[in-house]
Formats: sequence, C-alpha cells, structure tokens
Amino acid sequence: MPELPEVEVIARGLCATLTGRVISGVEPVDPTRLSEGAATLVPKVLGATVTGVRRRAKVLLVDMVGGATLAFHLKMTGRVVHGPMRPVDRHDRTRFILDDGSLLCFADMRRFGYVCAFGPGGLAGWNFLRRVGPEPLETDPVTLAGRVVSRTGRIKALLLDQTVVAGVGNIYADESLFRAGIHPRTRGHSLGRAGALRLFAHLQEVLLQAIAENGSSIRNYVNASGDAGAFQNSFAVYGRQGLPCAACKTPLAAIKVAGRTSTYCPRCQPEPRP
DNA sequence: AGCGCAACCTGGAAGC
DNA sequence: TGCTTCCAGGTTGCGC
Repeated sequence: MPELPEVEVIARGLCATLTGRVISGVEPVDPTRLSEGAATLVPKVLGATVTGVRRRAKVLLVDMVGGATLAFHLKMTGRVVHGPMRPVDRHDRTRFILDDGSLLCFADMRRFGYVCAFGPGGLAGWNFLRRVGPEPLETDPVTLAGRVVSRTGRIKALLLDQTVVAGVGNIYADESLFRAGIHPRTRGHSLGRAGALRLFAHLQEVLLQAIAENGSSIRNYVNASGDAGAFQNSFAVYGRQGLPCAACKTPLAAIKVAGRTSTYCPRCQPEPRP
C-alpha cells in the first residue's frame, strides 16, 4: 500500500527515466479506472512531452509541456512501472507507450486506484488536491503540531486524515506514534505542544528513513523499476501484533482506531487518561 | 466536529 | 479437498 515514501520513491525513479519522453500511445485496458472517458482523457496527453514527475500527498503527478498533467492515485495495490514493452498482463489498467518504444504501465490488482488527466492549469481545480493538508516533510513541525493540538479527535484518526497532514497512511502513523511514545487513542488536544512536536519530528524522521530505504514492500509494492523496498524490515510495530516490543519486550497489542488496525506497545505507549 | 460503518475491490490466509 | 469467512486499507459518503 503505497503511502508518501513509496510514492516519493516511484516519482524520483520515473522522473529520471521519463523526463523528455513523448507519450505516443495510450491503451485504456480497463476504462473503469479512468476518471473520465478515454475519448476526452487521451487527447489531453497524447503527443505530449514529459517535463518531470513529482508527488503530492499520495498522488503521483506526471507534468507535461504546455501544463497538462497526468495523475495516478495508487490506493491500495496500484503500481506504476516503466520498462520495456510487454504483452498486457492480467492487472494492467492503463498503458502508455512512449516514443522510445518503452511502456509506462499502471497496474492495480484491486482496482481501487485511478488515472486522471488535466489540461493546462486544470490540476489546480482538482478538489481532491485542493483539500489536502500540508506536506509533512516540507512543513515546520511547529505548524504541523498546531493542526492537531486544538482537535478533540483521536491522534491516529487525525494522522490518517489527509486534510490534516498529507501522505500518511496506517504504516507510518503507527510507526511514528510508537517512536513518539503516544497511544493511538490519545486525543489531539491532550497531546500538548511538546507531545505533538515530538510526534511530528518522529514522523519526519520515519518518512525520511523509509524513503532512504526505498519504501516498504508489503503485499505488492514495487518502485518505478519494479524493485522492492526494504523499510518493511525496519517496522517496529506495524504488522507485529503479539511480537515483543523492541524497546521493552512487552508483547505488542492491536486495537481498532478510526476503523483501522493500530498496533502499539501497551507499555511504551500508555493508555491516555480518560 | 467526531465517530462508526458500508461501499468499492481482489486475493491470500485461516477456519471448518 | 473444497467451501466459507475474514482481513488488508485509501477514500468517499451517509447517518447519528
């Protein structure tokens, strides 16, 4: 499940190999994964030259000469891989043929993800991106802390809320809460300035470490070249229910918060006072 | 505002 | 072996 670090790694990889390439063909293998009909989407990108690839929140953005942009939301199982031309695979959803004969393929087993295209300037009007909160790696922890200390909701829910802070999913929410010693059910306003600052400092640290390790490969994440990441080997809590805490050996516990499984250490992350 | 829950999907794992 | 059920989770939308 690509979160911020995984999408960032994909974007950096694609930026290196895709910049300067021209989109010379589009194969809408599964048109239901397009945000609009192929008849209107394809003309926005066909013949366009790629100027760069970047990430905003968990969305992958391919910019083109003239200001058009191709956007991919990978959701749970989506992947975008650039490589040699090959036959259509079972999970291929949209395929882009480039001027050097290579293939940019959006594949997604579970069909949650989607592709959209925006004409010049159109990206700014995309409601999804307009509502997304600040980038955690490009924002001062003081500013980020200010966005949760006045809220009454559970901190785990706030971290997952893309309008509060962009790009955080279940893995990095759990990992940063563990590092900060904060229970996932703690309310935003009871974190205190110091607690919130500590949390976002740890969030930045864990995101940077995950990017440096090429992201986390669980289920089927791969980067733009099809390679797995390594950060899953560094998980302290995610997916480790029942295993001993690395810090204190207490068995890690799992509870539901905001409808998601939250794994934490009952001793290092004590229950908030009600 | 916050929270719970269903829906969207598929495949792997666990239970019977 | 073969069936059913559960679970994974990003996002939206609905109701309380």
